[in-house]
Amino acid sequence: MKHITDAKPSGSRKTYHHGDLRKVLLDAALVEIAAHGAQGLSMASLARRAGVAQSAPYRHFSDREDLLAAVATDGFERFTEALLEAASDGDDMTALNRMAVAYLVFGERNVELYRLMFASGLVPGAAPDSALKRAANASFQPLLDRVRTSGPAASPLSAHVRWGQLHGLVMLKADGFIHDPLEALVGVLSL
Amino acid sequence: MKHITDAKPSGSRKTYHHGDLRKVLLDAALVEIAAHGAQGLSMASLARRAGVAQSAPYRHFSDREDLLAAVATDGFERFTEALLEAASDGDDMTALNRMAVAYLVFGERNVELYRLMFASGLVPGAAPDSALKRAANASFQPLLDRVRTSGPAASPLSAHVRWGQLHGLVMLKADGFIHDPLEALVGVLSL
DNA sequence: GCTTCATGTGATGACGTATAACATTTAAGT
DNA sequence: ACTTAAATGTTATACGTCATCACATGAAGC
Repeated sequence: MKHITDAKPSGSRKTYHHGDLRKVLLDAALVEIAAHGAQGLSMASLARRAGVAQSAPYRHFSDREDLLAAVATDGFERFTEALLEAASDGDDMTALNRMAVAYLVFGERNVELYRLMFASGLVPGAAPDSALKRAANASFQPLLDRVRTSGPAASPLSAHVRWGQLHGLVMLKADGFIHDPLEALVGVLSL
Repeated sequence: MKHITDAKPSGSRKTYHHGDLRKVLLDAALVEIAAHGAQGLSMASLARRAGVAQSAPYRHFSDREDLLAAVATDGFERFTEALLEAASDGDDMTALNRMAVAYLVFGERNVELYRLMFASGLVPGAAPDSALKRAANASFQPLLDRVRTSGPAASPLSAHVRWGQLHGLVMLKADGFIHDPLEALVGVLSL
């Protein structure tokens, strides 16, 4: 058994090298996560979907968690954008209310991604100076700050309580305990 | 290869039959979940811990999810008890406030179990008349009812908002986004 | 051209889920 | 009591996934 390797591109790809496998994998991961949740995502299926060998993804991500962290980081960046845009987008509501709505909408539209970001244990496990942790902090710091400076109760604790309210609604909805669209609840929020 | 089976108890057990494997498995599962979360629980490790063959647990639970559902069902029953006891346990706070505190305390003390119960997708996937679903409903119905009848805003929506607040705080704490003990936040709650 | 590095390949091992065929007790029926 | 069925163990096995290995190929710099 001479360890014969007869390497040739397994798929119908023309070039041996893929082009931009990393990006392809991340995109595929996003789709897969939206469809079946981060739990259901496997490196192997991603590789199949991209038409490469099972081991290829490990050239770009040290392990499964590393890939998920990259997806989550992207998610936090998109989330930050959505929040900041809402804050500066003037209509009749207060900036805080607009951010709250944007928060709920993002959560509702990206259920599984949101779950990965906030309820997968990825962030607390990450290194304090990792890209993930920085993106995560950048995400909710503006929200917390805005709560602190605009509310009547300016305690740092109360900011967490407001945040908890939004987070709880998104999660309850994500897990099937709330059926109504969350925007319907905005009027009842105590912000 | 004659499919010789030389069956004898693999561990140091005396009897071929185990006694009450089902209960032992559930207890072990609870410990394992508390320690490493439901994600980290494997049928195989439970079997090892109980000193039986890997396939033995499948005599008592059709699959992994079935076992987790049983654990979650137990969890909901304990949770219901805690809430109801708090509601009827008179001190100076309102019944609703006492239930809120009990809710937070249960969540804080049983982080991973709580996550399994409310954020694992087990309940929405369960059959409408399953034990799990009934236990789950029995858990939060009292809370929702109490909110509806005792608050100033009696909308059915606002009950979900209050619930969301509690749920959000427990989950944020569970996922490392809040570090303070939740009881410290009770005063700031808008119930 | 030649070397070097990044990136792709097949093979492999450790593990987990789940099922199948077989073994041993316990319980039930007569 | 004897026979048989049901419950609950056992080993063996198929398959999937994660992760790592040695090796192959192509691209980039010298």
